[in-house]
Order: sequence, then C-alpha cells, then structure tokens
Amino acid sequence: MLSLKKYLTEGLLQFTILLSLIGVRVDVDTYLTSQLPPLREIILGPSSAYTQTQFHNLRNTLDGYGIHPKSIDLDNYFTARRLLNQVRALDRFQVPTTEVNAWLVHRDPEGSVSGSQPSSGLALESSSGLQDVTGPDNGVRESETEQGFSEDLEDLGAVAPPVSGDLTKEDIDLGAGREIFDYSHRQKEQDVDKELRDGAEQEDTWPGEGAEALARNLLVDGETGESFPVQVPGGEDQTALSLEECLRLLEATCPFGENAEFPADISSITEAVPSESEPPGLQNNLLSPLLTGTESPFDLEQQWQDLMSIMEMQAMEVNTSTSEVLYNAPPGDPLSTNYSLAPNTPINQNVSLHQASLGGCSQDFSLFSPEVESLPVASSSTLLPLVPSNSTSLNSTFGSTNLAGLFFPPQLNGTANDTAGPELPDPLGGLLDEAMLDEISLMDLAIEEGFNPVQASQLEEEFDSDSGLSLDSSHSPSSLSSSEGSSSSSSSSSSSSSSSASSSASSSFSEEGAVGYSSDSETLDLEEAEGAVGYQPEYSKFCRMSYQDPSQLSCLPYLEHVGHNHTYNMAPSALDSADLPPPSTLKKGSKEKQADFLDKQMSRDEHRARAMKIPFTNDKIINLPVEEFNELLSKYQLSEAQLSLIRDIRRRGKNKMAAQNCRKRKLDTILNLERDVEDLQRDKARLLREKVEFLRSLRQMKQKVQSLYQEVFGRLRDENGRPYSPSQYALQYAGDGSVLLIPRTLADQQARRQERKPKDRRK
DNA sequence: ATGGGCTGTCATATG
DNA sequence: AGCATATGACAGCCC
Repeated sequence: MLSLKKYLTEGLLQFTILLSLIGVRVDVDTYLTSQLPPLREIILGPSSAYTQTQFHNLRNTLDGYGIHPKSIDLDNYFTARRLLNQVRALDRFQVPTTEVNAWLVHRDPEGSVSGSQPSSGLALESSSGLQDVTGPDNGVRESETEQGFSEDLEDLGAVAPPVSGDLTKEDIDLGAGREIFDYSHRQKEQDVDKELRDGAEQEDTWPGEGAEALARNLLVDGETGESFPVQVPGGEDQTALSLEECLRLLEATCPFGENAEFPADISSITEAVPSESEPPGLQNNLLSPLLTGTESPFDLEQQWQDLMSIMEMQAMEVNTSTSEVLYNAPPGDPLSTNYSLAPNTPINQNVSLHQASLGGCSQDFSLFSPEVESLPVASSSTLLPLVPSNSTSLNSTFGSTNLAGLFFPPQLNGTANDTAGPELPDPLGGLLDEAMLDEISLMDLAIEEGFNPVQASQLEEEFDSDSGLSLDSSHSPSSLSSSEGSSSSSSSSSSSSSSSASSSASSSFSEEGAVGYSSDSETLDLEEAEGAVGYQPEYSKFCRMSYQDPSQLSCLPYLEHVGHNHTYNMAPSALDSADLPPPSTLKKGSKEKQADFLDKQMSRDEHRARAMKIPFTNDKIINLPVEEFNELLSKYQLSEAQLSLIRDIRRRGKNKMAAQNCRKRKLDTILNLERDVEDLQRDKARLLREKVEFLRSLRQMKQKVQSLYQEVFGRLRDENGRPYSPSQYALQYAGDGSVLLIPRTLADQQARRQERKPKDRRK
C-alpha cells in the first residue's frame, strides 16, 4: 500500500506528464523497465539530468526554456500537449502515411511512366502501379479502423474514475491526528504558534516566561494530517495498449521472418544490368546506405520496423500483383503474355551471355535518372550526404553473385518445372523482401541491445512531429531545419517561446526581491545583524521561487550560492536582511505601520525566537557554520527551551532552503527532460524521414532491377531461337561484372551457399 | 466556496 | 554519532 501510495503522488504525476509527452506508456512496469536513456536514468539512477550539478544549468542555460514550469502557460501547455498527443495518436498508423501519401501520389505516375516505356516491355508495371495505389489505401483504412478502436478505449480510460484514488484515501486516512505521533514535542510549538497567531492580532501578549508558560498552555491543535487522494490520470495506459495491439496486428499481417538473409550481390547487378532503356545516371552505390545504414545502432529501430512493416505491406501487395501478372499468366500463351513487348529482333540467336558484359548499367541505378527524378524525392540532398561512397558494403550486404538466388523466390526455385517454362519469377519481389528482412533483422539486433519495442511503438506516435504539434525545436542548435517538418514545428515553437517570454516578463524578480522580509535584525537585533553572515533564506519568499529568465536569476548574486555546492549559506553578508530595507514600508512613513508590517512579515520561527527572547538573529542561527553556531550558543546563558527552539529554528531554516533547492532541482530536471524529449523527437523525425527516403530509393531500384532483369532475360534466346525458361535458367553476375546464364539448379546451390555465409558471420 | 499552486515543515534517507 | 543535505509527504495559505 505504501509503495502504491508512493507512486500515486506528485512524482508520478510529473513523470506521467513527461512520459506522456513522448508517448511512453505510463504503467509502472514499463516505467521501470524503460530503456529510453533519459527516462531510464531518472527512474533507475542518477543521470546527467538528475545530478546536482545540473541544477546550475538553471542559470547557465541562456537559450532559455520554452515555457517555464511555473509560468501560467505551462499548465495549459502540458495539458494541451497531452491532449494533442492523444489526438495525434488517432493517426498513429498514418504516421508513415503522411510520407506514404506523397509517395503514392507519385507512385501512380511512376507506374504509368514505366508502363509506357517501349523497351521495358513489362505489362506488370502498370498493374503494379494500380496495386500500389489501392493496396496502401487498404492498409491505411485498416489501421484507421484500429486506431479508432483504440481511441474508444482511450476515451473510456479517460472517463473512468481512477481506482487508485480510493486506495490512496484508505491508505492515508488513518483517522488520527498527526500530533499523536509526536505529541510531546510538537505540541509545544503548536501552542506557541497558536499563541503567536492569536497574539499577533491582539498585540504581542506573549508573557515571556519561556518553557513554563509553554507547559501550562498545552492545547491540542487541530492538525489532523488528513490527506486527499491523488488522482492519477487514466487513459494513457489504455491508449498505449490499444496502440500496441494495433501494432501487433499490423506486424502480424507482414509475413517477414527475422532471420531472412539476403542472398545475392546487388552491387553486381548495378554493374551488370544493361542500360538500354535508361539514360545515364550515377550512384551505383546507392544501395549501400540502405543496407549499411541499418547496421548502425539506431535507437528507433523498432519504430522503423513498424514503419517498415507498413511500407512493406504496400510493397508486398505490389510484388504480389507483379508476381501474379508475371508468373500466373494463362498457360495457353505464355510467351506472348510475358514477352509480348520484347523486341522482335532478338539480340542474338546464339547469344552466349558468358562474358557478356553489361557494363555501364550501374549508372542506371540512379535515383536521379529522369524517370526517378520525376518523382518528388523530397530531400535527396539529405540522402546524398549519408551515402557512403563505397560499393563494397553492397557486396557484403547482399553477399552473393547469384542473381537467380537474388531474384527468384524460394518457392519458385524449389518447384521449378519444365512445363511452367514461361513463368518468370518475380526477380525483385525477392530482392526487396530479402533486403527488408535483412534490415529488419538488423533492427532486431539493435532492439535486443536495449530498445523497448513498446517504447518504440509509442514513440512512433510522435513521428508526425511535422504536424506542428511537436515540441519547440527552435532552441536546439542541432535542429535540422532542412526538412519540411522543422518549418512547421518552428511555428509552434514561436508561439511557445513567446508565451514564455510574456510569462517571464509578467513578474519582476528584482522588484519583489527588493522588499525586505526578515525583520528581526532590524527591529530587535540590529547590532546582531551587522555581524550576521550568510544567505538570507527568507528572501526567497519574495522571489516566490520564480524561475523566470535564467539570465535574471544570474543577476541575483546570492542565488549564485544556491546550488549544490552547498555554499549558499556562505553568501555575502551584504545580502543580509538588514541591507534589504523594504522600500514600500519606508515610504509609508509611520513607524507603527512599519513595525506592523514587519511583524506580519516575520516567520513563525522569528516570532518564536522573539517570544523566547533569543538574543541573536534567525539568520545567524540558520546560516552559521556549526563551530561558530556552537560558539555563539556558548556565549549566552540560554534555557533549555531556548536552546531547543534555536536548534529547531536552525533545522527548519536549513530544511526550508533545502526544500527550495530541491524544488528548483526538480523543476530543472523536468526542464532537462523536456529538452531531451525535444531532441529525441527531432532525431526521431529526422531518422524517420531518412528512412522513408531510403525505402523510397530501395523501392525504385527494386523496380528498376526487376524490369531490367526481365528485359535481359526475356531477350535471351537459345540455339533454337527460343527464350530460356526462367524456371530452368537464371542470370548470375560474376564478381568482375560479367553476367552468366546458368542453370537454376546450379544457381540455387550457389544461393544456398551464399545464404549460409552471412549467418555464420553473424554468429 | 473551492481547487490548485506555493511554501514551510516534518520525517526519513543518504552522504 | 552528529551534522548537513535531499526529498517525499503533508498542511496551511493565498489566489
């Protein structure tokens, strides 16, 4: 019960807010197993954001906070953010759709372009284009439906009364006053407080008899210790659950294994495939970033996998349709069906592709060939710098020179029969799928290294930070403003930063701080105040813990000492309360009013000290080092009650400062967390954009290789002038760029051999 | 009147 | 052990 109660309090609420910002589920298990670095650090151990030294960032960071936690706007800000996150969760699976929609728009013309190419001669292109348009739509609709379901769940969760509330109430409400537990000690002070409170209005009537008077006036105060249950916002969890469910459903529809290997060497393809139908291009190494990039330990791999699954669903539909057109043609007229668009004049009736050099084709695998350039590859400029200029990575990734193994689906390879001669397997269905599988399995590795799939899937909710709902991105110098997402998010950031500016301008730190507070030293012990050393703790009462502009904070010298070097109690004595005369009271004139004012401004401990005739200031009591403090006590003949009070004053005063520091630190931690979240969101958005571009490139290349393979293979003729059966023969690329026509059985063997290699290497 | 935020205080843990 | 500090929890005050 106690631990539950613990979780249901302020800390959890704050973390809930923060977690909800990045879409991380808020149930405790996930909470504790969280692997996301900032959150994990906060929960499981000290972090850079949670260490005390970070507290100084409160004043050191001049880039400012988007919205200050105590600004009036902050509440609305967080609330709005949470709500917006929930709203954003509605199109969780449309995350890539934002990208994919654009992709689809251009997918259609691409299909038509390909289909209209006279030499490509592949009827599948147009049909694949059709499929491509309809397929993803289905996928999107499906995910929308599921998302709607999850939204319903979420709504239910949000409306449902928090169960924990009753628990907490039962747990806390013990039906006993707090004084029961420390009656003897606290009652005295409570009585004193009561007396003082009463006396403050009926003038100071404290008899001044010290402990005896205390003992005579024992009264039980009404301090009951009643508490109120803390309500934990519900709904987040259910949202996460439903989203997770959706993700699982979505993944279940994508029949990809994790251990699939990519058997063939695609770099050979880029070198070998002829370029008849394509104008010269460049970047035969374009594939390498697609594949080597996945080996880098991205934190968002799981999310990418989600995206990949979505993308792949679409790709699968394309491939399926392609395969159907290609390989399930009516048996009656297979040749005319499959090769009808092949050139009527064969290249060579006795063509021997042994040593047939198909060089120059590498240029055709350019993303930027006219056909491809017609596609709005959103930010090819961002893609290019990421392309390592070595093609060996392609070799290592695809690892095989067997085009047949590369292109032909396993089932076709295995069940090749002579009667199905004209059936031409989908060369690139295998290519892309295997590539995807390879990528996904690499992602899995990264995931195993510590990225929680749940987190990733929930992080995906934030993917559409391009929607303008993202966190303020203008603060970070690392913000990549190259993309379309940054511009929209910067608009939101401008509003948030302006609100923070207004909030910080709304209250003036220095004006309030100028009002004197600790009046003891002036009204009672001016001579003591002269020697008083130390930070004026009560001063913060006028600061009201206002953390506006850090630059303003840095202008307050004594606050430089409020930190975790614990030097604040050695602050300049110049800042003692004696040197901070309240201007407003001075202007008021009459000394009675001034005294009255000062009297009201005195803290309870100051009243107590005054009542007990403590001969020195509370500042001294609180801020003197232990040695000096003890020395001071020894100078005076103090009663036991006075000594007790002095020690309590010291304890309370120090604790008060500690509490203030603690709260500052807590806020600072939250701010740091928020900044971390912003950075992560920016990184995530950037990585996802890059991934979408990579996928787009891969898809385009897949289609190109597919068509080129078909074309080359379709033009081959045996000695009798008949086309080769794709079930019996396959094209294979040699390492030197030559292309060989080999029997499928041999090709399959080589493919299997190549498959084993990467697995062994991985082990 | 009331809820939420702020602050002081206590209890307790930790260094 | 004593002290200082950190922090969760609570109550009271104020807006």
